[in-house]
Amino acid sequence: MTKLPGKTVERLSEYRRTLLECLNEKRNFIFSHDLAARLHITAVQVRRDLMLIGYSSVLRKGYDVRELIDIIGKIIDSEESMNVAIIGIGNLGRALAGYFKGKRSKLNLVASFDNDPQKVNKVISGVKCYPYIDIERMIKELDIRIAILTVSPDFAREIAEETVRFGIKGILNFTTIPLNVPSGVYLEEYDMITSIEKVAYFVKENKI
Amino acid sequence: MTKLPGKTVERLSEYRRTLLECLNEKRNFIFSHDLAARLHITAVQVRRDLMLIGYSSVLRKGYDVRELIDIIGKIIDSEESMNVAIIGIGNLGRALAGYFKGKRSKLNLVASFDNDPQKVNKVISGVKCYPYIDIERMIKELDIRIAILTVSPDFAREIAEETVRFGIKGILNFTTIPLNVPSGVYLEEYDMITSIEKVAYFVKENKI
DNA sequence: GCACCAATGTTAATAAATTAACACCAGATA
DNA sequence: TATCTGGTGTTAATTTATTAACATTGGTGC
Repeated sequence: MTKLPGKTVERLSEYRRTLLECLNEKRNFIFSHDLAARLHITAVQVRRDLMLIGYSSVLRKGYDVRELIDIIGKIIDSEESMNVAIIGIGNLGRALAGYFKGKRSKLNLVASFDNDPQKVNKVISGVKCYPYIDIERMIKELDIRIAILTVSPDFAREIAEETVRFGIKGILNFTTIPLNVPSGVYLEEYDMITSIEKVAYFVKENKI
Repeated sequence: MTKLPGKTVERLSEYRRTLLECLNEKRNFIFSHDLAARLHITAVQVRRDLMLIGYSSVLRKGYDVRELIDIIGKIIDSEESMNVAIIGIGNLGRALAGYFKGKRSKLNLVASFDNDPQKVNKVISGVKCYPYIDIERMIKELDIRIAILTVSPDFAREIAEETVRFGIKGILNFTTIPLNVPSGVYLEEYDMITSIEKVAYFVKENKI
């Protein structure tokens, strides 16, 4: 399978979660336009994405929810599970840790890192917190592949660079500092302030 | 000024913050390629965005940092400041509240809402927390325009609908529940789980 | 002064993402 | 059975976003 566009991958993740909700509601089949409506996109978009992953339903009575969940998993999940660490376990870090709790998923949160003596060596939000000095050792010992970066901006660049040196293959950067990573490492950045300012801009413009 | 593309607005927000850093470093002028490099985009992108907002520097010695900060403010900020509330003041809510602290900005965080008795009527992360029952009253009393939604998924839809009914003009939705808003209300959604799964996907693909 | 350089603003080209159009088919209906 | 309906998969068209190309211009060094 050739690499999918990022946007499609994002939507696949959303499809899957919507489909899981369907299962909860005992819906076993769903039409493309239903799925689309729940996510506020178009049915064509859904069908096109499914085309890209080579899925097609045999029936004309909508997609088999269970089957589709399975297929999406085969596409976006890795074979064996992948280990994740949260670096900087402040409010944002804990919020993110919460998302992992009780999720049967191919993504395991296996460690957090922080230098706050209140936190070090304690279990926080279900995961043990190590000091930064242990980053190298723990990345290797626990085979951590993905780092979620929620440290204060002052350390962001330095720590990101370290994690990469010690073998991290993907970074999800929530700090306000744009990072630089070597090729072979995947970087995704999200900046909350930008989102807020964007909302403010469009609110202003709508009003005018 | 005709409405700018969302992507450009996002970048303008990032430009401004980068420029503010420049001021800290006592840099008073900056070339398009320097600004671009800091954000890991191309110089053309920067120049094109500035073209869209109708800015052009007189000098050939880079942009005047202060002036550009000003211009961007004129474009993306509203004339008078705009009031914001955080709905659901858990870990994520508190993280977001932190971003407002000590920021001189046209965006004022003026309230938070939550039903947890531990939180109600207390000041949390610098802002007073009201119970959900007060949403209507406080939106009107404090002229709140933007809601940042960080409640548990179970209430998301219901509360969002309420805020809109009571006059909110923009929602930044961090819950996993996709929302529906009437036209005239601007909605921006961000889903952290999707981001994590996206990173995992590309890490997996890079390895293969 | 003038040839050159480096950076800009803008138009044109390319690439990416979304949407429209449509042929096809299983099942329902008469 | 023949016809219609509603949903699908796919190609083509459109829109949006990014990148390339280039003419222009203030400053610099001779």
